[in-house]
Amino acid sequence: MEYTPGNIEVKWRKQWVDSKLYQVDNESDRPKYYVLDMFPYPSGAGLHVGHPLGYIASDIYSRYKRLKGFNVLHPMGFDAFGLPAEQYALDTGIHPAVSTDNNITRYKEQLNNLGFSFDWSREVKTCDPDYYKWTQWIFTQLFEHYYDLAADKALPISDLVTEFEQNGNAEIQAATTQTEIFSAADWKGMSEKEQRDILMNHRLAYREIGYVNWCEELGTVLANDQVKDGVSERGGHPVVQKAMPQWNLRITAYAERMLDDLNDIDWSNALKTMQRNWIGRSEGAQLFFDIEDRDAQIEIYTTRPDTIFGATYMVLAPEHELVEQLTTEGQRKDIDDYLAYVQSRSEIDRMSDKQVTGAFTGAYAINTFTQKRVPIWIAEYVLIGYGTGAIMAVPSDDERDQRFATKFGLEIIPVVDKSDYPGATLDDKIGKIINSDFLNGMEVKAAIKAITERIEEMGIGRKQINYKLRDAGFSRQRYWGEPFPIVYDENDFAHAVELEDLPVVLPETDDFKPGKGGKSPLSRLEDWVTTENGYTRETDTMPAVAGSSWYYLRYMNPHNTESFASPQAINYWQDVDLYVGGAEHAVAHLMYARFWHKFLYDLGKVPTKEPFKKLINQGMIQGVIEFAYYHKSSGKFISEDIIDQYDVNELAQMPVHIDFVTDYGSEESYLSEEGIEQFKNWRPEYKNAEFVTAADSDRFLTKSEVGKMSKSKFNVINPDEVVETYGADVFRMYEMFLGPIEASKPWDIQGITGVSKFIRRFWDLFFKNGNLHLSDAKPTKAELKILHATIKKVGEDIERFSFNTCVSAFMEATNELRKLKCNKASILRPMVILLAPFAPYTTEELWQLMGENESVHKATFPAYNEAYLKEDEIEYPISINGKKRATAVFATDASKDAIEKAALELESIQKWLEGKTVRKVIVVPRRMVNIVVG
RNA sequence: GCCGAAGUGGCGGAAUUGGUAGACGCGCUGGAUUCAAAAUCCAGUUCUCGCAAGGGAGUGGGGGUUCGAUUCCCCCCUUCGGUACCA
Repeated sequence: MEYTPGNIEVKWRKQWVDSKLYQVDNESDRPKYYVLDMFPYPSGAGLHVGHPLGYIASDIYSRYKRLKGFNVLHPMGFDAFGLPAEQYALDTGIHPAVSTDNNITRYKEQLNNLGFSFDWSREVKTCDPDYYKWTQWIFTQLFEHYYDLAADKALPISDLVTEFEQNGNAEIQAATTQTEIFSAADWKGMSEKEQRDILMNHRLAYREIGYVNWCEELGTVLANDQVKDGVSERGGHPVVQKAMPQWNLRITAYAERMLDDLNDIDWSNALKTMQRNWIGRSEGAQLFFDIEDRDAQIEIYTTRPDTIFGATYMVLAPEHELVEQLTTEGQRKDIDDYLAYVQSRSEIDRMSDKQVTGAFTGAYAINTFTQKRVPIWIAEYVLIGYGTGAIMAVPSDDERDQRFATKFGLEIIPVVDKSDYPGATLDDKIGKIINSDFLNGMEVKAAIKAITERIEEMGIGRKQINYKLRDAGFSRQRYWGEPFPIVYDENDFAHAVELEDLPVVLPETDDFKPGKGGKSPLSRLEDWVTTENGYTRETDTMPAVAGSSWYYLRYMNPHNTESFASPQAINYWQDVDLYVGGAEHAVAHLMYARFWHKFLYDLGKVPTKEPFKKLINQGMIQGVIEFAYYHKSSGKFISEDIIDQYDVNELAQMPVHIDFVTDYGSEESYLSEEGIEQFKNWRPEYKNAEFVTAADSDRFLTKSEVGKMSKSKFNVINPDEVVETYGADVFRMYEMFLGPIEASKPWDIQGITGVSKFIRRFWDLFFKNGNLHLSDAKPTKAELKILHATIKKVGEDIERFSFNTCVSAFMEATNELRKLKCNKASILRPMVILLAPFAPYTTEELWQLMGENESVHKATFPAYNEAYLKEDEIEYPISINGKKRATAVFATDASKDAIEKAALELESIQKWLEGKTVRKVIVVPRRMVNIVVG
């Protein structure tokens, strides 16, 4: 019988759906195992060969776990809200819901072609009201809770109100921006607005006016991680700071727990480090300095209080609230000029040239320890958002302070002697303290402890832990996202929408243009904005990370209408055992998901502290990028995400010209007329696109390189074509065969013939002259050895996610069985099961041809028998001084002495021993022999 | 700059606890089959000296530990990823 993957795939795909093969119950006597893929954003470009890499790996692992007797949850869904669909709608008028739906259909088809064992009955889409009802509900819970630092968990706001009414806030330790202390009487005397403002300062989801990254071009606010080098990550548009009321999530309340619990999860070092850096914990001291002739103090934060005797000046961030008050008349002009300069500096300027700039306020602080007057400066190198927005500058032991002091001629007093540590840099926290009174002679570490204690005794400051992590701006001025479950009353007080009124459904419109003054398109829909009881709705929508922060929980019980998932379902599935996805989500998504999970844990809604026990980042399959692209009329680069929304033909027809630059061959080759011709031959689908030639292209430069596969880079290889030619099983195995799952590698179709050959050869073991031809004869020792060695190897390699070596093992076994002309059912039957996770279609077909009725995917993974792997004899390498000179075969149970004696007598060894003395002979049984001569 | 990961034939990669470096596959070379090609099959393929037998070198570079190092330690170089005035 000929191997026809196309027919086999169609047949089994239907059969698997009809028999609900991959549907999984929330009850089982089998142990549970939850394998999750990061769900995709369904872009218009469809899948390329890079996408499925992680899905294939997780599918193999899921199938393996099923064969091993686990009840495996392996779901899939779509991260369906997001900016690209909205941008596409603005350009084409096609509603995001429509384009998203089309894209999802396409994705599902492509995913199914690859034979993934997803339980589609559990599919979730973040844009589905039945789903985002619960995204909104979790938001209302964040709104109704505060973080209690004493209990170290989230508690209801109502508890806080009770406490305020009874005791004021003196006893409360909470994650808050509230600094003033008030009594119960104070509280009761406050206006409703004052009370509500204080409560807002405590909520885990809170509204605050703040500076946000405003992108005029996109008409929206961007998260910090969506801004790169002062321009938007999508599109590369300029971003400026703008004051707007924003919803924020108090993720900083969870900083410490997110840091601590990293120790308990099985993630890569690289990823954990990234998260640790992002959280950016630092220990130090926060303290006040008096200001000369002023009734004010400067509060600063430092990690090096031990160097306080070297603090010869102070620096405030330009935006610091004291700047106005401190500036003397004589310095007024300097300061105003400097503030104007800072205003004029865009983010890009700040990033690209870090100049040493600043201005003197004219005021002096008193260094409490030296009693010297130290000048107070402002400078842009001090950031308003970190610590207290003010520093004590120690130019002797801080590189930035040193540069600054040198430029402006400020005093430098050395306070740390590092002569005992040659090679130590300025930043290293080592050395002996000098010129510092009672700290003199102490090591840095001891001095930090001593001075911090002294500061606390003196009542001028305290030990303080700071984090780089910022609270998360959660408002987006867009249409295509979850509406906030928030309404405002006539006093503009925010109220959470009650559960029975959820979801707040995203209203219909066909006008997706940004609203006026940075408002979302929803603000135009007046009927929707005003509720029945006269309240006003929040018109911003949530960012894309909202829906992806908890989707793994919804899969556990996706159709529940009473809660986000039933307690029984959550209790059964617990958490994700294996999470597979790209490293590009290392920070944002994984931080939010961990934060939400911990919050739900505090509420008693989930049983585990962490959502994802083990995480694997699959590498990217890269393409060769041959050119740059930009929007010709605006002269701006086009965001790849946005281009990905478009069909190839649409792109070619676009009034926006896509221009190509490349150094394929040489820098000019595609820029010349000839080069463009060459390119069009290579990619005929772009024959209608307009190209620029070298003369027009002086403003952009890009070289060819290996990089991300993306439609915008015109280097996409579509898996459908590969599947068409070779079959899904070959495609799956080839992607695994390319290399370790975590490594990135360029796609090269050439090698696929090796895998294709392998599958055909494996298939051919079962047939003779086109007919099934299996033997019931007893297997030989050699055949059993091949089988059992493969069972052992494949089982162990799957466990350690080494799928590329599994494929090698299959090839080896097949080659050997072929040499032995093995057609014995007792060997081939377990081989089919072994191969089933990798090649689900082919093995299912062979399994049925062997007369089985149940699916091979319900079989049991075979066990290996060590007895079959035993060798009678082992070939030993024999080395002289570590260099292999001969090999010799000895019985497995030969004694060390016997091996040593025999090895020394070998003719091929003897000649190396002539005239030398044997000093030592090392025999490692079953491994090797090394003879040391001299 | 800082943090992290990595560097092995012409190419993708293997070597799981320090024990025969280069498994498996691609490519290439030669052969079989064919009118021919594709496909398929067989053999060879780290470099280098040599007709061969047999030497020499070899896992980014330099040192070290060890009977023995791709693997452990120190220094340096390169590439990729993250991050960037965080006091």
